[in-house]
This record gives sequence, C-alpha cells and structure tokens, in this order.
Amino acid sequence: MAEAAGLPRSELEDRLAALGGPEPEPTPAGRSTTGEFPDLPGAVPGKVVLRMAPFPSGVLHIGNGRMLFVNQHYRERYHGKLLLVFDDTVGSDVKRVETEFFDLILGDCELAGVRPDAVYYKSDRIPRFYPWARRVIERGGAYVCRCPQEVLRERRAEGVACEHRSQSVGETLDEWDRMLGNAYGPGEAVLRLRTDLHDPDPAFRDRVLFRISDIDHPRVGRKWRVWPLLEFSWAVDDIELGVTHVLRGKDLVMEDRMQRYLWDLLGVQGPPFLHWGILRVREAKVAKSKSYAEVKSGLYDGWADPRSWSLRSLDRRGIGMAAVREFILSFGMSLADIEVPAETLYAENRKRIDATTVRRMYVPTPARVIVDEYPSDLATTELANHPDRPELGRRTVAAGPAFFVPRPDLERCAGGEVRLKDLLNVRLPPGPWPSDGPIRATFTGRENRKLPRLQWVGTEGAVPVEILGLDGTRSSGIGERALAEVRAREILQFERVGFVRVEADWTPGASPLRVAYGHA
RNA sequence: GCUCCCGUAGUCUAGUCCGGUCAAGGAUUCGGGGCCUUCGACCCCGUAACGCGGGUUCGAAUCCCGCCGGGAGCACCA
Repeated sequence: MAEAAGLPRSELEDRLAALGGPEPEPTPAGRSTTGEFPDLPGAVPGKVVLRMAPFPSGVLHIGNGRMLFVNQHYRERYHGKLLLVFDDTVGSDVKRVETEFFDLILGDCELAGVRPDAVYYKSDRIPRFYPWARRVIERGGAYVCRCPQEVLRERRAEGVACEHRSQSVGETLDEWDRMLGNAYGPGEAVLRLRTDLHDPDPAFRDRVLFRISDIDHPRVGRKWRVWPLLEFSWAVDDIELGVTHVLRGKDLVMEDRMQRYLWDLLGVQGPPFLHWGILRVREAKVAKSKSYAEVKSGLYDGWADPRSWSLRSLDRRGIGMAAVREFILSFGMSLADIEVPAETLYAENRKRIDATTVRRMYVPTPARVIVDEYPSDLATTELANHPDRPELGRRTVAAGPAFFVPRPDLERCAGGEVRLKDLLNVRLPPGPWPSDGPIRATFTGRENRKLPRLQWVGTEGAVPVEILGLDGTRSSGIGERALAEVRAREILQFERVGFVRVEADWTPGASPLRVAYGHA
C-alpha cells in the first residue's frame, strides 16, 4: 500500500512533546469489560482489518471517543490492524475540510494511545473510484441525471422517475465521460444509483453517487471536479483496503444498505457492519460545529477549551485517556442512545489518580488573618502529601502568624472559634469586618477539637494561583509555598477544591501559577 | 409523515439469541453510619428497575402480538 501516508514518527513525537509528553497511565488489572462486546462475525485473529473515518472539520471530542476506543478494543482482541482514513472528500460550504485538522486529529489519536497502522486520505484516492463507477454503469446500475437539485429532490419524494432515468448504458457512459471531461459545471449533472423509486425509505431512492464541485480542496486543490459521495467511496474503499469489519455509529445505518446494494450489484462480498448508539455526556452540550465557531472567533481558549469537551480538553484537565477509554468501553456496543453524567467519568479518573496525587493547600477568595498571641514555634509545620499514602512523603509549609483563609468560610464563623486545619484553633472577632485590611484573630489552643475546620495558607512565600474553570472562566486564589516547585502538566489535588492540572504552557516561576480545574 | 433502531433502579450497564440457577448482578449517584484533621479516599449499611396491555407456558426480563415512550436517518454533507 504505497499510499499509506503515515506521519513520520519523529513528527508525532514532537507534537506529543508539545502537548507535554506521554502519560504513564497503567491500566489497572482486573475489571474486564469484554463481556459487553460481542465477537465480530467471522473474525479470524491476526486477519482483522478495521478502519476509522473522521471528517477533518474539528478535533476529536468525547463523543468521537467511541470510534477510537471501540475500534482499538477489537483491534487488540483480534490482533488486527486499524486504519485511519480521513473522509476528506470536498464536503460542502457548511462542512468544509480544513488542513489543520489532519494533524490535530492525528495528535488526538496519539494522545488517546490509538496508533493507526496506516493513514489514508480519501482525497488522494479520487481517481480510483472512477473505474468502479464505470463498472456500476456498465451493469446498468446508474445514470447521469441533469435535473436541478430541487427537482431531483421533489421527484424522489414523489417516487417519480425523471427523463434521464431511462438512459441506455451507452448514453450513460457518454454522459459520464462528459462529466469527467468538464462539460458540466457544479450542480449540472450527477451520477445516480438506480434503486427502486418506490422504496419505502425515501432516502434510499436513486441516491447520488458522484457530483461536481469546484470547491478548492485544501490538499488537492481543484485537481478533481467529480467527487464521490460517502457511500460510494466506502463501498469501494472497504473492498480495496481489505476492511474485514466496519464499526461505526448508528447514524450511518442507511449507508450500510447503500454499500450492500452496490456490492450486490458488482458481485463482490463486503464486510459486515456493526454499530453503536449515540453517546452524550450530560454536561457536554456541544456540537463539533459550535466548538469550531467558538474557537475560530476566539471565544474559546483554543481546541482544549474545557467547554469543548474535546479529548485535548480532558487531558488538559488531568483526565487520563485510560479513564476515558474505560468509561467509554463500559457502554459496550449498545445501540441505545445514552446520556451519561460526567461524574461517571470523574469517578473512573479518580480511581486512577487519587492514590498518586499529592495534596496541596489552596485558598479561594482569600482574606488575610493575623493571629495574636501566636505560638512562636509554629512559624512552619510539616504536613503529609497524602493522608493515606505515607510513601508520598511530607513537606514543610509556612504557617502564621499571618494567614490567608477563605473569606466566605470566615464570615460564616464570625465571633466564633475555628480550627485552622492541621494546625491550631483561633477565636474570630465578631463581624462584620471591613473588606480591606487584615482580620485579627486570637490564638486559643492547639488541641484538635470538634470545631469548624478552615483551610489556610501561611502568607510567607504564598503563591498566587489562577484556576481555569469548566465554564472557561478564570478565578484567582492563593496556594501554599510548595506550589512554587510544581512542573507543567503536574496533577495536584487542592484540598476541598478538587483535582487540578498545571497548564502545559506554564513555566516554572511565572506568576500566577495557572492550573485547569479537573473535577472534585 | 416515511424508514430504521432502542426501552432493566436517578444514571449507565449485565442478563434477552438458547424461558427456570434472576424474589434480577455490577458501576455510579443519593441517604445513613464508621474512620483518617479535605467538601476527597477507604470501610459498612440502605433506598431503588424488567415501559404498558394481552397471549403462549407448569414457569416470561427472556418467546409472540398490540400499544406507549425515546432516538437516529430522510442532502449534489460526512
């Protein structure tokens, strides 16, 4: 397969490095999900060939994850091959191919740990479809229709043939040659399949196989004017590329029928089809096209904006692809359309990162508190990096007498006694307090009593932090001294806030520390 | 409207092909309790489901019929 245009490995690695390097993500043992996936009909281990066909009009989002991971699952089960075939025929004015997405999608696959055995571009294959078209015509299976689009549509709905339908094979071949010979402009002629004009499914009546387009294709320009439609191109490529099983979303079931119809006509045996239903994450109310507009307009912070629910955005938030994979595979091959709360994904991720993620003190909306009669030996204190994992070590944090404490928590306890978590107890002055200037509290004791526990950060060496929220907004707070030593892309847990990940483009020492919020 | 698909607890899923071992299992959520100085983790306990109506059968989540509900497709997009 000379045209297998796999991206140079070094280039992929560079790109990955730009994303921050590969994640060591061990897949926990046990927990088999394979029972939920049926065997592929007639699958022979080592001989299975699968394919994924994204349309390059956006990055892969969590919904596309099903394509990625289900194919990967079966590829692993049968030690088969997985092809990535960009479905980049010309598209339309509303659905345009853009070059940047080829690389972005390749990067998404890499991020997901799904490495295709070969990469194809449909736009490179256009001339290969023409002989197949001729074969269909020669068998009387198609005709060149010159009806205007609206007329074609109306007649189809009514189940009425147009005058072109009665063409002889010879006439169709002539017309087809005229199409290829640039005798017609866009919209002036199409090659249509002859099915049954009374087919109960109106969508199936004499569908268009080829059309003429002058759109400037980002890869091949205007080299071709006669473009195949999806069903025809796949009817050919699933044969030519040796695909043994087609796994795709159920939005494409009608295309199965088209492909089978063409194969029957040509007398070839094509692969079986399997489908999965529509998967939606409740919180992710996104369409690919919407994200596209928001990114292009600058409203979104690039393709990894948390609002986009792209795979990149999940990675940015510290949600590992192993967790995403497990999450997606847990739905099996169900044809039902499902809507799942993101919490299920978070739970899956939490299982993987909780035990290895260090805890850090962070104070949102900080107020300054100064503690009178503060014990002189408590300028610093030592805390465990993880409450249940002594092997993660300890660190020394700066303590009083001056602290930052979350203002809303303080105000709730005005006039009362509270405990600064892990440290000591203080009595707060009665409110209300002025919004500027420190609040003066008084030391009352060290013993751990049942008092409201407040998060705190000693002012010495405290690190300003900016958190990117799920809604794309940024909020500021202040974190403990140890945060000065984090690395880009490190995952942390801010106690009582949640898991966050240091932004990939943050450089050590820069202020504020920028992190993306992951989940609780 | 037409075509196809799908209905198991709040949510997702196992079981349906080949009826009994399913008074329905798991995950997550929620509620209660325990524990660790996180609103997090862990442990224990609990709530909660076969869409409805007929039929076949000794026996139905599972087979048949009807209904209801939900979704997808119906482009010279992919």
